[in-house]
Amino acid sequence: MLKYMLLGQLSYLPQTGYNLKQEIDQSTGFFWHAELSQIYRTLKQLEETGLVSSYVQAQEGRPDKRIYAITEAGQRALLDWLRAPLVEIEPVKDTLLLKLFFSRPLGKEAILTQLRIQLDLHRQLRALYGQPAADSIRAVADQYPHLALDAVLWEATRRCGESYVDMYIRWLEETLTVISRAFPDSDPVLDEEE
Amino acid sequence: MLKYMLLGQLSYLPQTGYNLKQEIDQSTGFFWHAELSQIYRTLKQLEETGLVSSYVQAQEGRPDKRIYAITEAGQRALLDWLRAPLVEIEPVKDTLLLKLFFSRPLGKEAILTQLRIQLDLHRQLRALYGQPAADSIRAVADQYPHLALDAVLWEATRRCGESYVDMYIRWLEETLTVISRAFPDSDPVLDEEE
DNA sequence: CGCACCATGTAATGCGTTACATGATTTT
DNA sequence: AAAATCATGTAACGCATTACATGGTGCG
Repeated sequence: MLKYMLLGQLSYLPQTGYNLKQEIDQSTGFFWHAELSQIYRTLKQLEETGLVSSYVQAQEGRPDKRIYAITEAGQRALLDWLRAPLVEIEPVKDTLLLKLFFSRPLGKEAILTQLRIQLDLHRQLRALYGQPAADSIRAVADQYPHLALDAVLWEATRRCGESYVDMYIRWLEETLTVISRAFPDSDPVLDEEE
Repeated sequence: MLKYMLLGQLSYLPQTGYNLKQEIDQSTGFFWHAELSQIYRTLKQLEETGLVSSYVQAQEGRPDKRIYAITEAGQRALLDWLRAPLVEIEPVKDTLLLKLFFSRPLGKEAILTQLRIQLDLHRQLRALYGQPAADSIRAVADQYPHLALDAVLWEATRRCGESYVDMYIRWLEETLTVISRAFPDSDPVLDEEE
């Protein structure tokens, strides 16, 4: 998948691996992320299979950089992937839910603490998904009119991220209440050791 | 992670790998899933590290089965994991959003079709997350009163899944509208090949 | 007759993370 | 003086998927 993310980003502009990482963190990072080391490896593979090409640009006072560009084969591969519709639902993996599911032995307080930590984190995240992100999409669209339609799609994905965090925050708040009502104050099974 | 999922399930009841797969698909499958082959391998590892133990039970007219049970060391490992609070947010990976982000070259109709397919799928999924799932949690809680508190947590995770699908459906509907308004009817860049 | 279910697993491969390694420049 | 940024990568490892292999029972 990362493969197509990189092809997609390169279809806008040739870039270095380092640079792609930053792009990704700021835009598509909401729904797809990757470590630098993996990005470099994937770029290498893409080059081996002829979907991207690269050249080294010397710089002064800074390390040389290798700039990748999408090839025609790469553009075809990207389009082919885009054209094949997704006919299943992504299975989700959520560690918090996994923990919560089995957390009864922890007892009330530990569970509530865990949920409060997550509530905090999600409220912080919420800030990133909101106005600033919307503004920066708008800014790009205003500056490059030929990207206006792309921007509609970017904005749609941003709103999905925003709705997701909003939903998660509401769920956390609600669950905090439910659990503090349902659980007794004493820890039920805790501390069998030492 | 699967490791803890299995320990968690086994902390309720000793079971076979085959059986665990079914349990997982029906309960925790909403937020964590695994293939059978991986379950078998993980169980083996868990046994090698002494967190579970197993014995083979012969059956008539059916293949023998290997029943796994959690050990004391396994219970400790599970509790240790539960006790360590999650202090980060799970990064999400969503292929649909990834595709959508780069889909402008597909043109209006192909994009709308893709979204409609997903809308269908999510509406089907929605049915699973609703009443039937809630009822079956309630049924277990009623039958085994000592699991009443566990059931509160199970229900919380179920509601999260439900809210998630609801949110996704609303977002898809909204996005369908936005795109059909913003995009022109003709396909902009499509079909450069053949 | 064929398919689904029960039940177990191996092998090959792919995807992704973490840790390691390097080294100059700019900011605090 | 220390930390962050720019810039690239390798190596080891772990987690997960897919395909393959086996074989009996029960149902339509």
